[in-house]
Amino acid sequence: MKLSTKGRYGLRAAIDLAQYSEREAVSISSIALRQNISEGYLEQLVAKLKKAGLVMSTRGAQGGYRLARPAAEISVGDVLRALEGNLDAVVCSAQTGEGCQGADLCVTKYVWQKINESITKTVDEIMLSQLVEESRKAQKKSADQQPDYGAQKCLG
Amino acid sequence: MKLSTKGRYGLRAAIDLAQYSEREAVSISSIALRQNISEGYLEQLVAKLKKAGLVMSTRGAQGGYRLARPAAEISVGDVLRALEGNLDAVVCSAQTGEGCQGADLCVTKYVWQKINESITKTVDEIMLSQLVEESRKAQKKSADQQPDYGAQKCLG
DNA sequence: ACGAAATCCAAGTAAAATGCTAGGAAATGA
DNA sequence: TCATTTCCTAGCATTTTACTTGGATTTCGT
Repeated sequence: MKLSTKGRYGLRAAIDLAQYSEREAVSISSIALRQNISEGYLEQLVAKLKKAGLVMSTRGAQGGYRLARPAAEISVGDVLRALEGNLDAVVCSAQTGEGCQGADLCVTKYVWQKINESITKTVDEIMLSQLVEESRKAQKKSADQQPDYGAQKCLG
Repeated sequence: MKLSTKGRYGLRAAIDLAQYSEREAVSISSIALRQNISEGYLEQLVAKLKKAGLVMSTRGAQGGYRLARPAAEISVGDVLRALEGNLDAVVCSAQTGEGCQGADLCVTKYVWQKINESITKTVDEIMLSQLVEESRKAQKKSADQQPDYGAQKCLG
């Protein structure tokens, strides 16, 4: 019941892109540096975002990635689904159509549906633009106070 | 981001107990039979429920398990947490207290909190008694119609 | 035209988690 | 006493995770 690093790193990468790719393409290496994620691994994550149509790429020198849509039109749900696949905590066979014809008798199905719905609703409501905004605020606030050199990078 | 069989089987076992353990102790083997789960594995799951104080046991012949509280006072969240541990999809190091002092700068934390809250709220609202009730209704309805011999057991 | 900077692509791999199985000790009711 | 049951621990095969490695290809700048 845990979100893997795919989802966690990938969302950070997406937010990073939302923040820095408006003017120019952003390279994997620069994201990796800022976010403190292995380049090779990050490459695979961003590839998933591209495959899902959330980012576009330019090859060659000075190339890199940019969001394919405005950050206000990409939800956290879009990103997490691109990275982790279906977000449903339980995929009941009744939902896939095959088997489980005693679906009427299956009580837990009700529970899984509720859980799935609540997760979906939550992640689809939060847009990347909101998170960028939050991040800007936080950075400003942090800069106003004295800098804390010992601060550890957050891997959330 | 998937619930493991621990949670899925375990919840079915808990519902089974809620349904059948009111009058007498219910053995692992009878639950396993009804729910079509391996006995050995189920034993470990029910042990977790016991450790969490949700069920009580009687050893020896004619022994077995019973719910430790009325089904109306045990939530799906209680059961799933007993089985899967913390249900939080992401445990941010900021929440554990150690490291991550740049928590203000950590935007994703906001997202994980929202997700965790929505899951928690959902599972804590559903009580075992509700599910037993649903199950009774469904069984009655199913019995009224013609029986479908080919029906597969639902593993949800 | 060359070379550095990039994306793109496919495999391999160590470590951890999952989903069990196996075997037996201890308790208890008939 | 003996069948039935919980209790406890260890092992183990498979799958998933979280990377790493090595290269091919594209493109910009000089």
